[in-house]
Amino acid sequence: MELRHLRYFVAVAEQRHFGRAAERLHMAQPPLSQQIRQLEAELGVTLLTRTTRRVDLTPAGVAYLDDARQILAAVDEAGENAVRIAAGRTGRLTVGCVGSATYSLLPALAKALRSELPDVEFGFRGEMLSPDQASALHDESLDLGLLRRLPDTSGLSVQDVRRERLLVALPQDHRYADRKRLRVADLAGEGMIIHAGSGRSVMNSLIHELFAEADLEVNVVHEVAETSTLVTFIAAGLGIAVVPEPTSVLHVPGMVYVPLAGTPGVDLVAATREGDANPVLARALARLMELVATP
Amino acid sequence: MELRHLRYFVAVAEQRHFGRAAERLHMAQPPLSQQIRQLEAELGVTLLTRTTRRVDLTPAGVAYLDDARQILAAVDEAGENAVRIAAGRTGRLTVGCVGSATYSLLPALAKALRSELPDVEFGFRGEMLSPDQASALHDESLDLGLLRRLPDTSGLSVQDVRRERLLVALPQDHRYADRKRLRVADLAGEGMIIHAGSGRSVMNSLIHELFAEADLEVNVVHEVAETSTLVTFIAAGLGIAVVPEPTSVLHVPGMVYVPLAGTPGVDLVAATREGDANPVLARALARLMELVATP
DNA sequence: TAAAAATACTCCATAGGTATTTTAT
DNA sequence: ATAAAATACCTATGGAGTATTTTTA
Repeated sequence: MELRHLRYFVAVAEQRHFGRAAERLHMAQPPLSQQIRQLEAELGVTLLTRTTRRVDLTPAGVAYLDDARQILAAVDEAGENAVRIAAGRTGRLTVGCVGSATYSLLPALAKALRSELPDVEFGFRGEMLSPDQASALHDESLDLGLLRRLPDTSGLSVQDVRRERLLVALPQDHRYADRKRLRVADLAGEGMIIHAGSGRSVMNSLIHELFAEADLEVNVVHEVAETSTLVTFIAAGLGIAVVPEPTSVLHVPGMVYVPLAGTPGVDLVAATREGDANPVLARALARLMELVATP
Repeated sequence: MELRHLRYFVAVAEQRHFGRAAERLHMAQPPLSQQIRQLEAELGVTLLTRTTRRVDLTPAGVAYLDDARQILAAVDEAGENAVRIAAGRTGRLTVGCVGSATYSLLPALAKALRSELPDVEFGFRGEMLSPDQASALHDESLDLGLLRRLPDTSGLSVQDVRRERLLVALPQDHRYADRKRLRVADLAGEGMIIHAGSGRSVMNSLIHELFAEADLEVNVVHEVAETSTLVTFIAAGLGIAVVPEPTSVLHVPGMVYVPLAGTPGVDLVAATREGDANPVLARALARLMELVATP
């Protein structure tokens, strides 16, 4: 049984005439008759009653015509669907993002992707810690991660997105609030607010390193889960924090940002599963790089 | 594009190995590779990424595998469905019936058919006048009619089912109630209850003929639409009626049936559309003839 | 280097064509 | 008598086989 049989049967059933059906199929009548007989033999069912004056469908033929049409349509649709997926116009993509980019880069990317690829099902998960994104990439609950450089990136393909400078977030009435810039040494003894899940946050590790280099201890006064909480805590005067520059899009009354000089900043990178052939991924990455190139 | 391409693709996608897939398909590996390439070329899409160590599905391939499986299953199912229909195990059949057989033969037939052919959708319509059944057969709202002989049966195929004797239905307190039999002449002047839609009822015409032969007039006192109404009217003493014998299964207190002698009775016939190939029809007719043969 | 897919070619099965016969109206 | 499907037979496309090369892990 081949699709040929279904195509031929549909033609004969629609034309109710072997000769005209053969014409429509650009073939001669005898091979058409043969193929129809072959189909009936294989099914073990008479689909058409033919006399020299009439060709009619049996009840089984009526049902089979309906099914054959649906099958042929399904074959076409399957092909078109595959093309759409290959072109990255249909599909699924879940993007993860660290806290600092959750409020600026992630929404911009979401907007760009949704307008460019309306038929793709996107998922966006902000405020994810970098190692959590790495494992989410491995277990395929994430396809693209916007995260910090990690020591172990086996199985992942990583590329630079941008370097983010560091800022110190301060209450407006803090003694450093009017400074043009600060150095790590200035932060000695300050009550720091850091991210919860300390061991897994790359920013936390970086802050500890910077303090260690300056022979300082980090005086942690609060741990918070989200960046939005962090800034409200600072505005309330509960402490200060070192944050990547994009966090500064979060404006809260009673809080100021002052650049932290003497540090190289921190890299934001894009990570994907090595060898992930999802064509939507390529488009999303291209769009991401465009976004960071034109600020 | 042929089903072969789908079958081969499914095999390779499931085995993730051209060699093993070829083995499973009882063919050599090179032609299998060729057919897969042909499929990809026709679709314009890469479905599989192959290295010498790994065969993997692209995202388009994943979707196409799913569709291909469904299409192949649909092809099988379409064939099986056609076989079921051809065997008369699946399908649709609507049976019509005149009033007198509505309460005995029709339910017996319904019971027999439903148990024999559980997957057939049956429709049963009782209390139908014979000419209405004939037109219902023509417009295909009926497939099998249990009716009286009609003058015009063009386009219909008719066969005898049984001959039904005639009875006179009387109130219990009627002066004829204890008679063993009656003759048409005895009914002179009696108030008769007949079927409504007088022109279209074959029983009505027969009663008029019988009275005319005996040089009598029919004294109509009531017209009713249904046999069940007829018997309640008679039990209430509103008149008498001539009915076919099967009507006597309707027992109502206060009413008796007395045979009407000197008449040949009336034929019940089965009518179908000429050339109706519905296999369920053949089964239903066979079952019907069995039923009337073993009373 | 070894396993597996791709290539190159050969062959034959069968889809499709041509000529003719059969059949039903 | 005629239109149309079936039959008989032939042709040739292309699906499948064998031998070999290429590729990559």
